[in-house]
Amino acid sequence: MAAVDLSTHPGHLARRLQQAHYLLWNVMVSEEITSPQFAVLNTLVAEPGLDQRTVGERVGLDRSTMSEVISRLGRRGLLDKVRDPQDGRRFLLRLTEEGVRTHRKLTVRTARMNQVFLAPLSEGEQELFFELIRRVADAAEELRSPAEMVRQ
Amino acid sequence: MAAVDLSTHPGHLARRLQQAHYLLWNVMVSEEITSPQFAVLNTLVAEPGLDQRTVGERVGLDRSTMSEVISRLGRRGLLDKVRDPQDGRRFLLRLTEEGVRTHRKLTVRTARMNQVFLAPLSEGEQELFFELIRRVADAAEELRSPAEMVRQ
DNA sequence: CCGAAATACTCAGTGCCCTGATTAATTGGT
DNA sequence: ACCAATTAATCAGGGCACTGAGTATTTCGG
Repeated sequence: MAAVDLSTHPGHLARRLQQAHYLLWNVMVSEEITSPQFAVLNTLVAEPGLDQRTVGERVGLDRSTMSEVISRLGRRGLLDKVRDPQDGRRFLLRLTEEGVRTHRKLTVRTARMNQVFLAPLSEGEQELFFELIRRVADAAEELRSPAEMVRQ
Repeated sequence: MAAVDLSTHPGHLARRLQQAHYLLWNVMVSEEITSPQFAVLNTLVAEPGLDQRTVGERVGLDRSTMSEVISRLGRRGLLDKVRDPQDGRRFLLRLTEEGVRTHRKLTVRTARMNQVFLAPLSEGEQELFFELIRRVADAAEELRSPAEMVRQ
């Protein structure tokens, strides 16, 4: 008695959604490159030479996880990591040709996968789906970093 | 060039949503008990004496993860694990008094947390949020276990 | 100019999550 | 009554995610 209905718990739903996505990704996109790894490649295609911290900020990976992900992508020859001559604390990241090729190949497959994944929703519902999740996630991230008040 | 917009990728959104949830959970609910652990406790409050595999099915945890989660909850004295006298392969799970108390305490806090988490959405939008995620996740799980045809 | 504070990254430790292999117990066909 | 297939759980191994501590480098106040 007194058990709750988990299907109205956003955390539980988020976890199930991610699991479902993980499985489909493995089947339809890649068993080598994971979705977070793809996010990193994608960021570096748009902005080559970014440092590790900034990439992590863009894709939503913390410093530690970023460090691991980068080292895996580097080991596979998909990106190069060079110490910033301007600031010796930073490492600058840049995709290799192989990295760019891999990104291109996966872009096509992820598009196909997203279609299958979202097929149960109409187009209008898909827009809504994105918007609602984005609003909840953004607001929660806001709670975390208390506004970072504009100085001045 | 040719980079895609991750904010229309459901996998990326799902990951961000879960991360946001994880952080808020730690602040507002518990640093000891995680959300998947709570899901297990919740299932066993409703159905004491369930075996490990079935609990995993109910909450969406695979056999391996289940094994780990159960061992952690057992170590903390929140549940007991007894070999099924009817079928020696199974372990039957049952909350201890401490486990029931913990579940009760967390139920209150998760309710509060869910309110804060979902605050950016109106009530109608919250319903929609649940429904859309549920439909996508259910459909993807369907893809995985090909229908398990009713054996007539 | 020098030492304290801030910043970028790494490492150790914990937990979730999956697959494939292994072990123990049960079931089912002959 | 037996042996093969199935089933429940564990283990090994890889990856994501967080915190707190440690290292190296830069910045900034006096």
